[in-house]
Amino acid sequence: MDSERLAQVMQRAEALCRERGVRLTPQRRTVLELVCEAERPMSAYDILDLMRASVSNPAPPTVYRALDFLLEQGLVHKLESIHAFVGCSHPDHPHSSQFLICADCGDVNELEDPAIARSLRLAESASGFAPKRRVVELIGTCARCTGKDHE
Amino acid sequence: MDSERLAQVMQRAEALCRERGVRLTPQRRTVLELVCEAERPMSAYDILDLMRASVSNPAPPTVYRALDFLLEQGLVHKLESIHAFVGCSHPDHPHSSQFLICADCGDVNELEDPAIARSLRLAESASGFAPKRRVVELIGTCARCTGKDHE
DNA sequence: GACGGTTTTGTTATGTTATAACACAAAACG
DNA sequence: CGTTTTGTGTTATAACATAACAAAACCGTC
Ligand SMILES: [Zn+2]
Ligand SMILES: [Zn+2]
Ligand SMILES: [Zn+2]
Ligand SMILES: [Zn+2]
Repeated sequence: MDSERLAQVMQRAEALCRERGVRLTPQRRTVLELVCEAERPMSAYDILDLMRASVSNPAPPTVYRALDFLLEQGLVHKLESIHAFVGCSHPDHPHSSQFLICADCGDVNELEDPAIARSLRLAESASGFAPKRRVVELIGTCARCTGKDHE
Repeated sequence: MDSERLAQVMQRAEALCRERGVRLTPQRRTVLELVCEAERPMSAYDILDLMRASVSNPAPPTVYRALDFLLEQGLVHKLESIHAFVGCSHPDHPHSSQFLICADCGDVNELEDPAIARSLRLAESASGFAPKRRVVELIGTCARCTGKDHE
């Protein structure tokens, strides 16, 4: 994410938190920035390492607490299959999205596919299941990396 | 899973492995039995604990190696969102299924929903994404537990 | 049935991810 | 202000997973 886009995201996050009456503290802000600046999904300990630049001797709970907050607010997502975190591409509205995770280059694409959402909702209601959270992660090779194979 | 059903599953697993020319060794067999006997998803360390009954002083690699084999053969599935393993409900054919995981009672239901599969495939091909593995886990409250709420 | 390659297992150690618990500080609110 | 709530610092530990290498078991061939 370039610095311009990052600024937008941070501004949007500030606004959202203000609206919701929750506090985007400096630490939470830092973690959100680090996650969004990163080109790739970041593990909690990756983030922890980066925090050493701005925080003295941070410990795991520091970063996990910030991540918990950001997850609750829908500002970041956790990729369960790779134990890593990414900034949300469109935090404005609540959503459960889908992730295309390239096992080759590590790139992640967040989708909000209505057809997938619909089919999931149908299956849930057919089972009488009340979802709280949806994890949809497709792991494979992205278009760019598939192209590279042919070179 | 009752003992009759377990026997069926084990027999089916034996047959599948024979067909494929891979070895369902005693350890792998034990792990598969333990996973299938369990009412709930089992963590690797849960399995490890149970193995102490039949194996002397088993170590983590023992159980992880067996699980890796069983995952490759499609005899068990890993639930990424809860770091646990379940026996496959229908190992006969290769498939990527969906899981309804009750956060309340821990029960897991494995679906093979064609509409979900279709919508995922569509999204993948629209993105030029070549999937290797699909993780679809819906976490919430099952029908039974929802019913209990009303009592 | 001895040989040699391959696969599986045993064992020790370590790496990685995540949380518990409790003391302290800062902010919110009357 | 004083009180309550919320956030942070710190230490320790729990939970999940793999690396590395030696020993054993298996499998095809001679
Ligand atoms: Zn999002
Ligand atoms: Zn790629
Ligand atoms: Zn299955
Ligand atoms: Zn339930």
